[in-house]
Amino acid sequence: MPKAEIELTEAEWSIIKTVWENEPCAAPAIQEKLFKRTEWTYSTVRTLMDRMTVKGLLTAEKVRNQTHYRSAVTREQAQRGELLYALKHAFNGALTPMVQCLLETNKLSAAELAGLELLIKTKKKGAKK
Amino acid sequence: MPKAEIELTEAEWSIIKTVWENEPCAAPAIQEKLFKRTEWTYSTVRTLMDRMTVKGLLTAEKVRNQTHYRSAVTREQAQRGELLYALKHAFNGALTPMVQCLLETNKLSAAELAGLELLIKTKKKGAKK
DNA sequence: AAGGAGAATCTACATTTGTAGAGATTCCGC
DNA sequence: GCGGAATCTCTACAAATGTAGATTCTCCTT
Repeated sequence: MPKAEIELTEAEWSIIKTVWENEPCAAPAIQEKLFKRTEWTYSTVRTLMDRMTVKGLLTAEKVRNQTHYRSAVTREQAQRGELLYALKHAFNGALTPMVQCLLETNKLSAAELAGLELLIKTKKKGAKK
Repeated sequence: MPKAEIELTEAEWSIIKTVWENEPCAAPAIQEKLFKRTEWTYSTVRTLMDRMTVKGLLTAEKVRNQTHYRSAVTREQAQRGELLYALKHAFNGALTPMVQCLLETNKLSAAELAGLELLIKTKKKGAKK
């Protein structure tokens, strides 16, 4: 079965998103990419990445004098983890209110709404089969 | 404007959910209600609640020798906060993929799907007006 | 072989979160 | 008025998270 519940902190989200877009990658590169937004130093990024490796969120491989990192969880897994967390804690597992809240919160364009509608229609067909 | 971003930790979610269902309420009552699930002692619950009061998540009022707590944020506000957090970090603000993930993750009944469809239809009408 | 740039390692420290014990206080019933 | 039960207050501490400096190492280039 897939890894139970994947949970990322805010800083970890920043890191792993950058890793996903650049893997395999080294810490200095990640630091550089993130610097504009976060102003994190190399040390900070490196510490974060090593902790994430210990947690099984990244994998690290030594190559020469560098360490190459890769994600150990997919974006989909992480997204699901985050979503399930919200679903469980904020909505007591009830999906409909969650979607409702989303719809209320965001001002969606008509196009987006249509897209969502289509999504659901498709889903319905799949389930019915 | 509404309080910026409300973020609750896991323990805080437990507390505030119980408060919502019982407010106004005192710490001992909350502790008792939660004990079966969490096994938290009175001290633990009390510390949590006081910290939440400092953060503005609860309000406290002295009555006799007791402290009565009330929620300072609504369930809707907190839910929104949690959702926006997930939306921002996990989905880079893109709502459609988020809903998609929800649909994929959860095995929804046909009835639930129909309900969602209706929700969206309603929303569409409202927007169009 | 030496020097310097880039990368790594190690250690550190503040804050937040989770968890709780020990002792002080208060109020009610007798 | 006293004692006990309920409550509160204060203090503490470990783990997780955020952040980073100082020092060491390595490899490429002259």
